[in-house]
Amino acid sequence: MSSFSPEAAQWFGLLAPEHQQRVLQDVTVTHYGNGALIARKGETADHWIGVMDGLIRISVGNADGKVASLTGIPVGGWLGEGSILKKECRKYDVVALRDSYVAKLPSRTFEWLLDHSIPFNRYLLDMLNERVGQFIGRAEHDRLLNADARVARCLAELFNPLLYPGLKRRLAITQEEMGYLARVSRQRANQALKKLETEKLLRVEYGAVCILDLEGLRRYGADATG
Amino acid sequence: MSSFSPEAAQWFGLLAPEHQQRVLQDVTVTHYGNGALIARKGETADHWIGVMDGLIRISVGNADGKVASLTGIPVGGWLGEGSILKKECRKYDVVALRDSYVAKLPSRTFEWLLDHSIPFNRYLLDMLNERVGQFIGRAEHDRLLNADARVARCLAELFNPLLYPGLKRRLAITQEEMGYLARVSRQRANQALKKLETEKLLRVEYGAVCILDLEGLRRYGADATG
DNA sequence: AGCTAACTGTCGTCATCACGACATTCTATA
DNA sequence: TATAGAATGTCGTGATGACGACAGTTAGCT
Repeated sequence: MSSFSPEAAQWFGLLAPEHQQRVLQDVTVTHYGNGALIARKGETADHWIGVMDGLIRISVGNADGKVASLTGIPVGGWLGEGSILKKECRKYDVVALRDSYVAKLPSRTFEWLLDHSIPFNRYLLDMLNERVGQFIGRAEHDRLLNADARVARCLAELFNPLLYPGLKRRLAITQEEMGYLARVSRQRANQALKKLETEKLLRVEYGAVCILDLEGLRRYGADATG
Repeated sequence: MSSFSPEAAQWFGLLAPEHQQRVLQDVTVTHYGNGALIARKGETADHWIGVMDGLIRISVGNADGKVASLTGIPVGGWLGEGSILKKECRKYDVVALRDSYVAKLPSRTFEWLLDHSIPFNRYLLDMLNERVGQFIGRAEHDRLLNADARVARCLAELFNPLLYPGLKRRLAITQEEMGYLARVSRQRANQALKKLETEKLLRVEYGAVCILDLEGLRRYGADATG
């Protein structure tokens, strides 16, 4: 996946041939090592960013050195349109959680597509709508669910088929990162993962989790599952 | 405000005259008393909903009877497009937090506007983008900030000038509702409001808060404000 | 003015989880 | 296969806030 792959860019298939051609001309793919900064808070937003391979996170730190991961983005996910649409600086850091290949589409091309391609507009509208749903859902989890359930839902989110089509069942992610994503400490994330494992919803591996029952994770905590 | 008022529907001014006319024909305004259910989770989404006067909330309960407010929507706010776009049932309850006048635009008209008005498309794209930003911000607060700061930011959110233009400085809302919105107990919300009052960011009134320093609330907790 | 329902202020108790510490296990690489 | 670095498992302690309870306050209604 060291070059642009249309499978990891669902929208590409919707474009007219001449629009596709311009994208192919303008897009670049860069490799980032584990922990590398892909975009930094405060920079000007000059690219739309897509994950060709690997896993990245959107995060932010506060003055105390505390870090919050806002969401993880696996293969097939695209991000950063918010800052481009608003013509403002990046509001969050984008970090590679492991070796990743990242596509970058210049914002000029992005805006050109907006102005010329109706399917692209519609795709973006649906994507944003899906994302609103995702983050509303997250606010819901954060308020109603305990730590175990938050970890479960958080994992389920990463497998959103609309935002990230065709993701594999096995996800390489450390328990510490899971903690950042689910708003729990690493130690608590560890407990939660083990509990979910005993319930046969997933399998814990070294540096990874293997999803066994996605629907079960998605529903976790909806009834009185303790 | 017992009839449709364009001031509480920013998008209306962007439409072409013939599009405006259809909206005026199809829109209806209904009064809801304090605590009344405007839309229920699970119903089919047949209207786009706008707040002409009052304050409503989007919320959801879980099996334990716990309630989470996901966001409050003041005058000028429009909501419910998510379910219409996805053609799915409502995922949340919509409740009046006090006497409110609510406009309803049939989803057929909404879709007709989507298909015929480019300015309407662009408005919706920007609105969704703004909402994504709002909820990402909320996830950020939920993770990084303590209870005092969450209450502060939550109030600031309600005064988002893009989503809810022209809102007054005084907001009628109980401390219990503030608690639901900011993910704290009523008691803790009470503490937080009093703390913010001593810092001259707002004034606490009976059944209401009066914003004195919006920018201060927005920044609250960014530095080591304890 | 008096009454009622709603809202606010405050206390004590209890549950949850964060966080530091440290041993253990695993993987990659020389 | 020896070793270093990373990730995981599991303590104990302490901070935070939820929650019930109840008294005090306020607005609206008659």
